[in-house]
Amino acid sequence: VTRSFRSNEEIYPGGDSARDWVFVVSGAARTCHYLSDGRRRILDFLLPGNCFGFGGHDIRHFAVEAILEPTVVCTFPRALVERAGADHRAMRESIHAMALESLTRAQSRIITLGRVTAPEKLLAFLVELSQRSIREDRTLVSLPMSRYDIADYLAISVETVSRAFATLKRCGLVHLTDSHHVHLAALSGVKPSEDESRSSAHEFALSMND
Amino acid sequence: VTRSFRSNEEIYPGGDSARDWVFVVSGAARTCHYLSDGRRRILDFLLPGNCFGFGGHDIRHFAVEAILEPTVVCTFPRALVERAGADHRAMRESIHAMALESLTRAQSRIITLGRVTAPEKLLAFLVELSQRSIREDRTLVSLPMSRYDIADYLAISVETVSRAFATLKRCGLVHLTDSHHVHLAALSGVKPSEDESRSSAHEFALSMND
DNA sequence: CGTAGTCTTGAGTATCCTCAACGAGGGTGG
DNA sequence: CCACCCTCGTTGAGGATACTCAAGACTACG
Repeated sequence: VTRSFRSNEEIYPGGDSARDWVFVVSGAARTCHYLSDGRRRILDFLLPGNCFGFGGHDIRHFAVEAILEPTVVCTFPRALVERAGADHRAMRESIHAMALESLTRAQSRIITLGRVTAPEKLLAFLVELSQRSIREDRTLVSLPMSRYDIADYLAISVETVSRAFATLKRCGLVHLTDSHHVHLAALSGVKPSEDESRSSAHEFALSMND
Repeated sequence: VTRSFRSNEEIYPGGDSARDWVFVVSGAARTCHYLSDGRRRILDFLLPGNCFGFGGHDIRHFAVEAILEPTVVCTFPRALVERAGADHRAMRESIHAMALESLTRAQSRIITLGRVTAPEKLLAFLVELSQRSIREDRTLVSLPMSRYDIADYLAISVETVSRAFATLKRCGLVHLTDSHHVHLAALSGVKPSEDESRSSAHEFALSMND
C-alpha cells in the first residue's frame, strides 16, 4: 500500500494498532516518542530508503510523522513481511541488512548524544546527515527538518540549537545559505572516513571556546 | 570457544581483528567506544544471555571488556554464525531475536539519554537494570559495574552519578544497602508495566528540586 | 495586511563539569 | 600486624554550559 502525506501528518500512530512496516519512498519522516508530560523525543529521521517496523514489541510506543510535503511511504502488514522473509532468502537478507543498519544508526546516535557540548552534538549530527545523503558533494547538506525537530533529536533546546549553529558559523566550520541548507566546511579536505571526520570535527569543536 | 576473564580484562579488542561473536554466559561486560581524546563511551552492558557481534561494519570500533570476575563468554567466528543462520531456521530466528533485542535496548537508551536531569537518567537506568534482571523481586537491583562505568553509560560525570544517588536517596526513591545493591522504592506498588514505571519514576524525578 | 509559525538573540537562573580533598576497602610488602 | 599504595566512592567550591522566559526578525499564507 502506497500513500502520500503532508507535512506534520501522522503516518503511523503509536499504540497497539502499530502492526505495519513503513518504507519511505520520498520525502522525510521522524520517529517520535512522547513522554507523559508532553515532551517529545525523536529517535530517528527516516530518509528515502529507510524503513521502520522491527524493534519487536516496543515499536508500539513510537509514532511516525511526515516532515516534508509530500512524503510518500509504502506500508506492509507485519505478517506479510515476516512470511516473505521466511520464504525468500534474498528478502530475508535484505530485512536483516536493514535491521543492522537501524542498529548501527542507533549506536552511532548514542555516541553523538554522549558528546559534551551542543556545538559538538550539532556538528556530529550534520556529519551524520552528510553521510546518509545521496548527494555527490557531501559538504552540502539539506535539512528537511525544523530546528525543533533537531532539538528533540539531540536532546537540547531549540534556542541552544540556534546558538550552536551560530557558534559553528563563527568558527568557520559551516556556512548557511538559508536555514535549511548547510555547507560543511569542516569536511572540505578531510577524508570521508567516518572516524577521521569525527575526530577532526571533534578537534575543531574543542577549540570553540570563543 | 569458551573462555573466562578477570575484572577489567579485554574480551575483545576494537579493531579490524573483530570478527567474532561474543555470547555472555556468566558475569557481566561492557561495550566501549574510545574517542580520540581518550574519553570513553559505554554503549551497552552485557549481562548473562546477551550477546554482541551484529552491527555490521561498525563493530570494529567497539571493544568489549569484562566487569565482574570471573566473566565467562563463548566466542564464535562470524562466518560460522552466519552459515548456521543460513542453514537452520531456528538458529536464524534466534539471531534475529537477539538483534531486535539489541535494537530495542539501543532505542530505550536513546530515550534515557534524552532525559534532562541526572537523577532522572540514573533512575531510568536503574529501572532498566531491574527489568533486565532475572531476579524475582524486581525492586532489588545489583550493580555489577562501577560508578565510572555508570557515568560513561549515562554520559555524565562520576561526581554527578554520586550526587544523583544522593538525591534519589534523599527523596526516598531508592535505598542502598551497599554501593552495589539498590532497593528501588519507586517501583514498590507500581505496576511492572514499562511505561507506567517510567512515567511514575519521571513524575517523582520532577519533584526533586530540593 | 495581519496572523501564525519558525528562527534568532538576550538576560537570568539552574544544572552540571572540573578541580580538589577526604574516607573506605583491598592488596602488597616490610 | 601495620604501613603503604591504589582504586573506588563521596562531598565541597567555583566556573562554564545549557535551560527558561522573553522579545524581536523573518517567512508563509490567508
